[in-house]
Amino acid sequence: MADVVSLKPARKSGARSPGRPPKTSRQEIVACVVAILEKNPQQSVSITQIAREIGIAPMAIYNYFANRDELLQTVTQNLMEEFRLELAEGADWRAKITAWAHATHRHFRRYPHLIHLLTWEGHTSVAWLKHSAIVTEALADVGLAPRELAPAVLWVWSSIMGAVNSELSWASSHPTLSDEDLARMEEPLRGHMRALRDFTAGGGHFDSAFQYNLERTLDGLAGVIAKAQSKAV
Amino acid sequence: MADVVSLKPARKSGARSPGRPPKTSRQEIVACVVAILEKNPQQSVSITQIAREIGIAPMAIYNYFANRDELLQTVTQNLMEEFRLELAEGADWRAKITAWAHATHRHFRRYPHLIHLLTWEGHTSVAWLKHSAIVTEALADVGLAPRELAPAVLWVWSSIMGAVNSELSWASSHPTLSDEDLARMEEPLRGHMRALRDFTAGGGHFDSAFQYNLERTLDGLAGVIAKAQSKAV
DNA sequence: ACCTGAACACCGTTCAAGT
DNA sequence: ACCTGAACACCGTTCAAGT
Repeated sequence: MADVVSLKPARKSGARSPGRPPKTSRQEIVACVVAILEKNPQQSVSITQIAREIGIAPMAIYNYFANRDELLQTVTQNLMEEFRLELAEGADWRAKITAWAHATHRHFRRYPHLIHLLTWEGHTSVAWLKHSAIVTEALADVGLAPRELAPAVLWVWSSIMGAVNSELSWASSHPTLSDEDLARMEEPLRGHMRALRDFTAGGGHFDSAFQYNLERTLDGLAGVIAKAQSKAV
Repeated sequence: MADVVSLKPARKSGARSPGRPPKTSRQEIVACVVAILEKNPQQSVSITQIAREIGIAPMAIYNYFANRDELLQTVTQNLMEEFRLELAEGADWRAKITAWAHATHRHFRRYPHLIHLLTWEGHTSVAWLKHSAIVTEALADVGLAPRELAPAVLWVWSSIMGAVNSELSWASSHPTLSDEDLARMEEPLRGHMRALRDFTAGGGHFDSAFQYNLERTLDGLAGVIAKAQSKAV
């Protein structure tokens, strides 16, 4: 479990702890939310649910967080702290972006709810930017000028996040295309869609699809880099 | 307004309309949801809210839809019916995919909530597959074998949807990176992130970023196609 | 200093009663 | 055939009272 970030200022030392003793803490609450998210990744978390789990009144949580939004923000940051990136010394841009992509993939697979928090509830965290800065670094080092750098970085981000996103949403609602659906389609379309369905039904499909997406992303980058370097010379 | 799909079977003609006269209809309810989505795209729609708008009791809606999920499913299909794709005669694969990508972009920009419904609530509609089949068609015509076709199609979908998705989530929560956030970063990172922020703050940024993403996607496809064709010869 | 219960304004949904 | 109100089990949040 990672440390809990952005704690309330600690109690002034020397003070004689007046008043009622606490039954919980920011740490416990955040840990409880993480546990709930790991147990059922598809649902969202309610204050009531957390309180029930800890064994306190829902209102007690408001002593530690201003509201549900601040709590989720803290959880988001906390989960991002667990993001780990192993990088060999002297890795080139391909190795850096590959390592980042796989780490991202692993991380969001582990906490599917996190992409929801990041993408939909506006909690784009500074922690995420920090961990994803490796992409910027890799492309800056290889010679992309500032004006070329920004769109390239944004493209890599949206491309890899798009791959993660489509995997997760596909995984959470997979039996999407029924035989009846197929039967209602006309022929050139039906054959293609059946092939698509069979392909995605295969075991290990997600890994190979992610790998494919990553390779196309790297291909695209190689083109951009080659063009930039030939211009610079 | 598009026709409303999947209506209840019409009342048997000749029957003398016994019982209480209806105050609303599937069409009106769906139209009301669409109107609410167009007014405030970021929030989700409640049964209570719809009923208030139409001027009926919330429970009346349950005469027309089994539950909230079925209502949203119908709305999703309905919005997809409005998807329009203009395609010149004899367009090549680039033109087809470009037209599809721009139509997709336009459509989700108009109904930002739709991507949420499609991606997150598991309502991947047959209508979406039908409209997106143009990608499959374009790549099949250009000579990709079935085994190469499926991953390529999925890649194009996730790549373009990723671009749309990141635009929408960025747009809905833009002042993400404050000066204080920047101040807390260390130097190589801070410079890059400031450049990124300034880039995304520029007017017309979204359009040029989308265009950039589309071009990289086409570049990647060109590589795949060239490889497949050289293998076939 | 922290916890609690009552209260408010919301949800989706079931059921029985009305027209 | 369709609508309604009461009721249930949920939400997040404010406020005043307790320890």
